[in-house]
This record gives sequence, structure tokens and C-alpha cells, in this order.
Amino acid sequence: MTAATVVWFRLDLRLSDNPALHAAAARGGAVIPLYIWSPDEERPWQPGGATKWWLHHSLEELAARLERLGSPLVLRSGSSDQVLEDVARECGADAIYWNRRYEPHLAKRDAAVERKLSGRWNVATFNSALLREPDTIATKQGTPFQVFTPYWKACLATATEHEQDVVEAPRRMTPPLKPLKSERLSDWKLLPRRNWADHFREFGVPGELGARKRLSSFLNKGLDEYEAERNRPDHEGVSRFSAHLHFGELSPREVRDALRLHAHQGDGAAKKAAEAFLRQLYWREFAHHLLHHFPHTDRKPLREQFAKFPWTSDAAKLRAWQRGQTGFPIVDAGMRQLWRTGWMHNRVRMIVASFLVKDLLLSWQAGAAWFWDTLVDADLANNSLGWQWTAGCGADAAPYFRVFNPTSQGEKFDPEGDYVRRYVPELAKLPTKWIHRPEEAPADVLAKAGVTLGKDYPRPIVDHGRARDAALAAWRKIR
DNA sequence: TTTTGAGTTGTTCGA
DNA sequence: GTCGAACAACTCAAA
Repeated sequence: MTAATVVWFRLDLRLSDNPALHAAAARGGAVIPLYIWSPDEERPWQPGGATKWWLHHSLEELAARLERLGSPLVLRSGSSDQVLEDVARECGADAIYWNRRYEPHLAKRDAAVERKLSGRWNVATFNSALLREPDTIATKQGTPFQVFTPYWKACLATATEHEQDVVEAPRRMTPPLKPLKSERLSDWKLLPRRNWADHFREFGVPGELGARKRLSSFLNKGLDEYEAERNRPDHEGVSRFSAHLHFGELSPREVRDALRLHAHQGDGAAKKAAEAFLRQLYWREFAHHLLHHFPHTDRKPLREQFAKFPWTSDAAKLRAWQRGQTGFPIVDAGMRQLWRTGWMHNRVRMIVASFLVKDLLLSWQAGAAWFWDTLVDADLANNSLGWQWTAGCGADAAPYFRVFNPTSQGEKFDPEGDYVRRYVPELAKLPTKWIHRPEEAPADVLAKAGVTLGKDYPRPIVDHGRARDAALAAWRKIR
């Protein structure tokens, strides 16, 4: 009789196209799915508040699916190596499988776990999360890529020999002879104490089922308009895959195959749309590539001269930004969307990030920390790349003189003001002409809309023109 | 080693 | 109102 296999679940909370699970089931013996809660091992990036909410519900759903397949999910907390050892002993397993993580500090932890266990158990690791693992691609000089476009071209040019096929979900699973004891998910206290998360489902539904539904609805309506619509926070123009991809509820390989099918069955426009979206998916790959090869970039700038950039610290301004009380409607709408729904549209992420870094001269690390805690899709690689890109200190960074003007960005990408009205309801009655510049509205217009500036809605906390000049001056200092 | 072409997402000014 | 150029160099990646 084949012995049992422990499958250590992490950011791969799905049954379909899960290589570790698939390989374990294929062995024919018992399969013991295990999730270990060990936030201390993830320091300094323990899961943030919004992420924990998503994780809770995703685990709940995964547990229900595994139960139906025949082998219930085992929940344990403690140090990973110890728990793996305990569980493997308790069920008499001879093998331990998992899908790899790539965040440098966790890859290091995993390597230590593997060293410790591999003497006694057959340990095997797999790739569930990426289309291209970071070490499988390099420039012709053998160095890591630091510019997206050549990275993307090189990925495409060499895709076939590196492509991993999708594997099926197991149809049923053999449980261990004796049921293993499992902790109660609720005891981990992943849900916020108060009602913070009440509206997180406006963004999406945690779990593999929610991910599948999102994938098919995006392919049916959304993908073909993606290029035109993806910059419109007032519309439903983006995929909203982010949290599903982060938690591995959605396989990037399944997305890739679905895009391919869409391109194949459709016309030239469908082909273009599929490629445009695939390109975005490769930004995620690129982020993982960078963080892997430049492991300090979660905390420090990739470009060294930025280490001495004269960031300021102003708790009141940071707080105004966090709470969506800056007096710039598009910024405030974005920050409130984040707080309310656990997610923010990508165009608005750029606007609020530029505002923090260039208008307020607060460090990108302060912004990254807030996003880490409040985004349900918080992902170390994506978060680090995004913030460094905005701050101008990262790979492929925006030139320093590219400073977003929050007013014109609002007017360009939320032209009717619908997005602002939705998340900044105190401005809802302002005519569109003034919705992005309430401080310029005539007194009678404000009165009619029921807005008293400084009372119902703040005046701008900075003068953008002057703030821009100050940012450029600060940049010149470190040049 | 040196050269060359190119680089996600912007803003402002002046014709 | 629209359009192109300037912003200001720098670094990467390939030849």
C-alpha cells in the first residue's frame, strides 16, 4: 500500500491546476491537506488586516471543497517545520509536498524547512503560482531583467519550452486512516473585530468558485473592452483577478489558456485584447522576478541614490491621506474605496501613490505599509514594484518629472464624477464641472450642493503646483 | 568594450 | 480646443 502524502497549502488555495495536490493524489495513497497559521514566520510582512479577512473565507471554502472530495483540510498553528513533522508522523505519511513561494524571506524559510524534513520524508515542491519562475529567464548576459518590455519579449520568445500544462483537480481523495485533529478557523481570529470588512464583498468573493465565476464573466464581457476601459475607475473595466491570483484561487496558467482560447476563437480584436491582458499578467510575473533577484526591494529602493531622498514625515498628512481627507476628490475617493471594499482600482492606486510621494513627500514605504494592511490583494512583489515605480526609484520607473495632477487625472478618468460621488458622498450633489475641484466652485454652487468647505469636505491640504515644484527640487538634490 | 535604440500608465506650454 | 514638443537625462539590453 502506498503511504500517505501531506500537502502543505499556502498561496495555492485551489483544487484545479494545483501541482502539489495533483501529484499527491496521483500517488494513490491518502492525501492530507494541511494549512499552517504561522504569521510570525512571515515577519516583517505578516498578513495584513484585509488579507486576513480574505484568507479566512478562502480557507473556509477550500475546507468545504476538500471535505466533499473525501479528505478534510487540517488546520494547525505553530512553526511550519514542527507542524509538518507532527502531522506527517500522526498520519504515517512518507511524503510532504507543497507549491513554492517566492518572497525572499519565505523562500528562505521554506528552504530551511525542506532541509530539515528531507532526511526523513520525501519532500517535493512545485510551481503553482507563476507562468515563469524567476530563475528560468535572464538577459543574454545572464543578469536579471530590470526593464519590462525586454523581459516580456524574452518571456514570449522562450515560452514554449518553459510552459507548464494545467493539471486537473483530483476527483476524490483518500483520507488518513484516523482523522487528524484540526484547530478551529475561528480561533485564529482572522476576521477584524469590528465591522471594517462589511463591504469587502463589493470587491469580490473569496475562494476558487468566486475566482472561476470572475474569470468566465471577464472573458465573456470585459476582455474585449479591456484596453479601452481599464483606466476607468467609474466603470467595470478591469478583471478584479488580483486577490484570486494572490491567494492562488485562480491559476495564471488557466488564465493564460483561457486567453489563448479566446484569441483563437475570436477575430483580430479578440487576439489583441487577449495579448493586452496577458501583458498585464506578465507584470505580475515581472514583479516576482524583481523581488526574487533584488530581495531588498520590499523595503529599500532599487536605485541606490534614492536612499538619501529627503522624505518628510508628517503624521497629520499621512492620516489625511489614509482617511481620504486630502481635499482632492479623486484621491479621497480612492482611499475610501480602499478602506470600504479592501481594494482600489489600479489607475487610482497610481494617483493616490503619486499624491503621497510627490505632493506630500511622504515615503513610498509609508504608502506601501498602508496598502499592505488594507488591500485584500496585498502582494509583496506587486506592492513593492508599484510603489517604487511611482516614487521613481524602482525598475522601469517613471521619469521624475512625471508627476500626476490629481485634478486633471480625476477629470480625465472619472469624467462624469461617478466614482467620486460613489465614495465621497458629501460631494455627490456638486455639478460635474466642479466635482474634481470643489475649492474652485462658486459659493452659490457649493451652497446649493450642501457643501461647506472645511466642514463637510476639506480644502486641499496642499497646493499641487507648489508641491510639484518642491518634489522636483527634492529630486534634483539627489541627482 | 563601446555603441545604439528604447523605455506602462504625465503635464504644461505655446503655436 | 488641439497638437507637438519639451521636460532632462539615465540606464538597460542587445548588437
